[in-house]
Amino acid sequence: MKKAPTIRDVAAAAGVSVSVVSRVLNPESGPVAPAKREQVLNVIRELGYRPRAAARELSAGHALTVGLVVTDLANPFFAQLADRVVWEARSHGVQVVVMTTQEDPHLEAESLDTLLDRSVGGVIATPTGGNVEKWDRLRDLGVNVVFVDRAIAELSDVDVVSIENSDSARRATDHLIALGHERIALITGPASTSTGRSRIGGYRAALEGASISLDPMLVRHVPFRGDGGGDAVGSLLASPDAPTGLIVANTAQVQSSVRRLVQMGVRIPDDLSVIVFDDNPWTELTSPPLSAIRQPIGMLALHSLELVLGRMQGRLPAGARTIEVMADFVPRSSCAAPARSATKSVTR
Amino acid sequence: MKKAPTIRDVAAAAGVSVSVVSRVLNPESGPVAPAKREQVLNVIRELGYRPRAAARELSAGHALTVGLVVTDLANPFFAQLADRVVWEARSHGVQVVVMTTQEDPHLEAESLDTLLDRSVGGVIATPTGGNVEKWDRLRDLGVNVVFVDRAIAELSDVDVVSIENSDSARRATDHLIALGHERIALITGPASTSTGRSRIGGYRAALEGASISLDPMLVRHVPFRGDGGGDAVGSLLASPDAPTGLIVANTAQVQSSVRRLVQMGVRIPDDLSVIVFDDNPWTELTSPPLSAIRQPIGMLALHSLELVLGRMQGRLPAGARTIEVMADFVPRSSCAAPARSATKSVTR
DNA sequence: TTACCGAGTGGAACCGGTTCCACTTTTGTA
DNA sequence: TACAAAAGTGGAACCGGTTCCACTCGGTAA
Repeated sequence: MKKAPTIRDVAAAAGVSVSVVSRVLNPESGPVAPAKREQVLNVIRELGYRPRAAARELSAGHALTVGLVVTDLANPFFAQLADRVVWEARSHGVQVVVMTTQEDPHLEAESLDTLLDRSVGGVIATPTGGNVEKWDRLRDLGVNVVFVDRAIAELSDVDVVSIENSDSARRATDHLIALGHERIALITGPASTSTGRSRIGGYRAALEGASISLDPMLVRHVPFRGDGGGDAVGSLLASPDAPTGLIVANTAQVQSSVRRLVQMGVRIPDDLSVIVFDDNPWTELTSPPLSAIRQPIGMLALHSLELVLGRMQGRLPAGARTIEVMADFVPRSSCAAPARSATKSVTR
Repeated sequence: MKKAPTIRDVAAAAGVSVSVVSRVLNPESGPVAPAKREQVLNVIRELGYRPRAAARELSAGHALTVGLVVTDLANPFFAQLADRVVWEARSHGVQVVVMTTQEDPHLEAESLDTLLDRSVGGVIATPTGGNVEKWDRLRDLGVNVVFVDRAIAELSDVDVVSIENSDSARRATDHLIALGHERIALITGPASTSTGRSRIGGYRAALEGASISLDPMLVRHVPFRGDGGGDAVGSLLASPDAPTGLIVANTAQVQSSVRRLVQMGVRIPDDLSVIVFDDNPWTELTSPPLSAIRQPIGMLALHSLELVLGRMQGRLPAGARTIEVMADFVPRSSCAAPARSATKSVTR
């Protein structure tokens, strides 16, 4: 086990000073005679020299690294987001340190501390909603923060990248209304989250547009973790006045909800029309394939990274930026006109 | 934007030297009088001091970081692996830098260089199969390498963690044989990969055990990337002598293969019994639910990290270790006895 | 009483880069 | 030809930790 060459090794071998080598490495930092540059580059090649990141970071005060803080990578949405962020970051020569929170503010706080230790230049995060002061402190110490997917109301001066939540929920709801549904259930995230609020807003707007009154019983706020989606499905369908349409707008709960529907033997779309938020590879492999709101994950990743890197390089004007990208509605065969059920006729 | 306190700030505030503060931070490195220790700890708390990782790394020569190099995070297998590795690493105070290769040796080489720059203490990787010299160089520079899921034949002295590939394939094949299948197709990875070879070995062993001769036309080696799985399915079923059973043992190609089956309207298990490698959350949501070999991803992650950290801390004896964990076979309703088809009767 | 040992402490070098600054050599222009 | 400006170079400080070493104390054994 030998040890890697350092800048001084290169300087010695090339017969120049370390300053010259450093300038060859960072061309903007000063002039180097073409001949010497060539000479140094040759030695670098021969020795297989590569600058140590730690040394550079120590000197620069911050690292060419961004932290990615998400709930967990088992959720395909975050997995794909991470995939794109990592991929996109690479092309900018930036590394990504991934941390997961499991939606637990304490774990989130720990993650932020760790990222701070690492002097990351920026953080892309799906915040749990807590740790307001911690986020502030982070920003105060010069770490550029971008929230993706969700926002925090108390932190209005943070960049945010998300889909048009309200609009997406509205389109999904409209689709079911157009098919003739009037009792449309919504499973969404906690009301404390921005996505939960926005999506319910779009749902409400669609109902109002069709003069359908909103039945609070049909709206379920379900935490991101756990099996709340399945339970909500169970309780919604157990009602004597069960819905004929269902929108699962809590990405993390789609699996749990669909699993319960399958277990209960619910016939889709005969018994229930279903639309889920977030189009996964498997949503079209279920039977029937599920109609879905497809989040343009690549776009979310791209914009988030663009923002973080832009801030890190100081080439963005001050002031928080909010980017909302359009999500596609992908109609599949899980939606149909409601059956004229016994329940339905009772209400007539 | 203020700047974070340094060890000298702490020393000054506590009225001691930096050496003392450092010894408080790293208790094993020397004695500190209890009174002063308390005093220093108080100041640390007050100032919110946290040691900069870069400085520590520079001095130590290596980082408390491991690299995780996988194909991509869009594949649920790797996503879950990453999830567990990140989670497990956190509890050891280790950060994970994730890099993806897209199965491209060039990208892999780039990733390894980058990880080298970062002075990572270890790397957990699913190697593409190339870059043999590069892996050697990495190890030569003191980076601890553990291969997960796959091995590289030329690098026999590297730790490897995987499932019992041969045994798993054998059990899947046995299951179909027991149901009465004789024409069993196998879609697996390239023959150049260890998983491809081992799994075909198990398949062959099962057939031999049942005195069924192996028809080379039924074995398809498909690259990890692209839509080869779907194409293989198409060509297998187009044959006049089509199989009645199918094992998709190339994790990356399961989605593509299943999608094609659905598109072709193949009735499972009536027309074809199917077993897939790798149990995803969605394999039981398709209809019918798919029988699967369930890789104990948590175990893979745990052992990989255990090995890497063990090596980093020098508490493991020399000599490469190979850990093979048992995979579960999860029978679901995608397998049944073969129908007595026209094709079948011809062969009798 | 002296010599010795270990605990406790601070100074300073070091890790490997970057950058400022002083200095020498060109080059361009009057 | 003279002289200022620009190009090119190397020395040394610095980033923020760790660690080696010399040194000062007590306490204990000879």
